[in-house]
Amino acid sequence: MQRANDSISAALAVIGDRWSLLVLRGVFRGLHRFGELRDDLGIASNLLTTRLNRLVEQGVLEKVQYQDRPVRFEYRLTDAGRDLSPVLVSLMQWGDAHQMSGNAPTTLVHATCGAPIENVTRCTQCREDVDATAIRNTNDHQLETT
Amino acid sequence: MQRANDSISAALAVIGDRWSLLVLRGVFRGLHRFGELRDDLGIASNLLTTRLNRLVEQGVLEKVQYQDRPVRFEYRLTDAGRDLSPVLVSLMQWGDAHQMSGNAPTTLVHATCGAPIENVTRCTQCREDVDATAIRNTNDHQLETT
DNA sequence: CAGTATCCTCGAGGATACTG
DNA sequence: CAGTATCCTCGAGGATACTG
Repeated sequence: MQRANDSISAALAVIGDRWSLLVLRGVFRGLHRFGELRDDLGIASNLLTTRLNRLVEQGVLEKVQYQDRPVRFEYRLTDAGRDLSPVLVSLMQWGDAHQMSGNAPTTLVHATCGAPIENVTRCTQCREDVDATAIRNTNDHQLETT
Repeated sequence: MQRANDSISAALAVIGDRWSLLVLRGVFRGLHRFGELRDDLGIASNLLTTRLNRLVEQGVLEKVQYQDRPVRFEYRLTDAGRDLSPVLVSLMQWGDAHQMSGNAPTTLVHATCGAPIENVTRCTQCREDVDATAIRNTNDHQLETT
């Protein structure tokens, strides 16, 4: 993409194509093997190969051998991959609210409580939830000009 | 896309192309006019036209007239558009952490505190932050089969 | 200034056959 | 089963000129 001096474009350069987030969604849901992902997504196998390799290169997924004759690998989230969870959750939350008119086909719940989870933006200082209108953008220029 | 019976694909069908999220990022940052967005993004004008029209159709942006001779419109976020804020914030947070090796080029702050904000996933019941590994997926089948 | 109209390119995505 | 190899299509994206 252009202007990679921005974290959003940088993130989109990694997962901003038509399949990557869907592949990751599958892995988050417990699909780790090539065939499982291919069948679930209905993606052409050659494409799945390139997507997986790319995500591995980018450090989002890693190949873990699960069998040795023949040698077979499965795909697991790295820490960086797991950190993409909020992206998927926020996307799903938005889709639920605005594309499914509130009828969520699936709900994400807290493993220990069983209660639904939500994605929010919060202030690190006052700990209050921050509305989109209360967000400001600060250039960290000082760091460079000092 | 395929399988639109999923909120993530549904969301991606609206903003999952190469430009939409970047356009929205611009609007969030205060760029509301055609020329501002075009210059900031370096996007071809015909493409910007189709992206903006599409986002308006999808109910994410709305045209607001700001001048009448000649008639000129600017683009504003609707409520649905504003609800995409967590997607942008989580994407930026991930880009900062994993693509900029922690050196955020820009920081989002809370308007009232001035302190940095963060995007988290939280349990609606116990109010604790929920780690990606503590998220479970529940099919809401009961609703349909009843 | 905020687009619209045209035309073109290129590569992501897809279908299909094949292999250790 | 987990890919690789080939070939093809089509449309998103882009460049450029034009207009009220």
